[in-house]
Amino acid sequence: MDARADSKLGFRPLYQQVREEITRHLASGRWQPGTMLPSEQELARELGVSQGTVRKALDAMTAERILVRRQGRGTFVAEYEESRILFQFFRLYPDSGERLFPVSKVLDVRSAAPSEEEREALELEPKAEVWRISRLRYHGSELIMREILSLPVAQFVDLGELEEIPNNVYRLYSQRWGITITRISEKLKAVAAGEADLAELGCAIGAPLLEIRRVAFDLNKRPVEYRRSRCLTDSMHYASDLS
Amino acid sequence: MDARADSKLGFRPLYQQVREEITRHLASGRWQPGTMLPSEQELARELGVSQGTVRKALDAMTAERILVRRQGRGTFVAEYEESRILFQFFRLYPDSGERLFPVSKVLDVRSAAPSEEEREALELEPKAEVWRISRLRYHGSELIMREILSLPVAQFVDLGELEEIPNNVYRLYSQRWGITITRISEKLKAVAAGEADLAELGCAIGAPLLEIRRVAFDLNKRPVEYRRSRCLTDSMHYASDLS
DNA sequence: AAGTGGTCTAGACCACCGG
DNA sequence: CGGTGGTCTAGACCACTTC
Repeated sequence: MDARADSKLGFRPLYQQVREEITRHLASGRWQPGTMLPSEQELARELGVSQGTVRKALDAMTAERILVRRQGRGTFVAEYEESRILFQFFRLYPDSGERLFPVSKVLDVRSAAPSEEEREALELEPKAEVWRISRLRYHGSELIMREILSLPVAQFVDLGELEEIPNNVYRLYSQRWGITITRISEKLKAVAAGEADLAELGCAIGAPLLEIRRVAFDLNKRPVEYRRSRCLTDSMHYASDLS
Repeated sequence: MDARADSKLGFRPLYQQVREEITRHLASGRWQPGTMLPSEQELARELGVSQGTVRKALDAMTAERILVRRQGRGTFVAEYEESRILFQFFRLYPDSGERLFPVSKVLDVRSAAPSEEEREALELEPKAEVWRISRLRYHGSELIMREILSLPVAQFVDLGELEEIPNNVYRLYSQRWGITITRISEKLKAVAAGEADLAELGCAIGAPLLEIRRVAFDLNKRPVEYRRSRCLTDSMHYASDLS
């Protein structure tokens, strides 16, 4: 690994290059979620840099929750266990405090030509298609939201042939297509319930709902999932911590 | 600075202790927002640790935006410029994209006995009092929200005697009372507009509003501001990025 | 040129985990 | 016990800013 490509222009730190090299291995599937990486010493030898440089790269990826480090055991590729999804990606909490991973009930799965909104969010080619998964979600027995997930057909091949869409879709993306979600961007609005909300959520027309539009990005920072959710927030809230 | 207080129990890394020492200097007012800290070498000498250890502490505080580092110039105590507030603490964006620091119009300032909600959020003593600041906020000429700020009288002495409450209150907290806001926790719900919303926002009764309940924390992680906002989100949205 | 933070190295030792 | 990550050190050199 070159220490310096050029002295002034386009200078990129070594640990960044190490980071990219590791990311390539992750994206190629050489290191699957749950597996242990080689030790710092070993990686340093392999890449021809010092252990401290490898450490800096690993620390950065740990901060972004792509890796998990456990003292005395090793460095692992992060998995999509329920608890991680719950704490990292799911921001809806019951007011009472106790948390559950919400259960899903799939209503419909089909492919279609994308709307303008979907095309823009997913940065799709003109003639690309999308899958649309429509589902309801429950917190225990209480219905809390309805949502529609949009996924590019090109990346999620044969999704329509699945017998069942599991509750934890990010684990599915990872296991079946090798797609790793690392970042999420959400936009929230308060909206009035319409006909469709009445039909699926059973709330009154005009009732206030929290609408969440989510775009999820993979390891290469490309958008791979677009999701529109409408939530009943009588006994739930969306938590956001800024620091 | 002791390298090791005890070998097994209550072990705390040196860089954590350095961090706490620096935080104490910030809280004491020795280093005001905007001032430059001593160089890494100098701090290392002062504290009797290596430069690398000081660096690790400074890096952590930079990640939390308490400090700002500028290569070739020095390390500075972060200030509350409009731009920082806008990007770090204010998550309401116009759908169109361009951003402005919202203008405020104060309606009322008075002290009162806290409600149960305020007492809990601010962790107040039984007989403590709070200031309540009621204001409207505009994005350009467009009214976007109404909010009530609650502040402990004990910490914000003589707030009632101010001639004017400025737009950027976090800078005021810092300059007048030496209170530094470092973290914010928000809870969001969709609610239906009531009588008060009709009167102040001019929206119809029952119209959907985004309600934000914010608690702001100081350097010592103590809650110092509680804020309830109700926002019109027809042409605005709340942005949340998770990674 | 002098001073700052940023990167990189090499090596020592500590805390933690598992067999 | 051996292996892993976590901390700490000392020193070299690079990049950026200011004078």
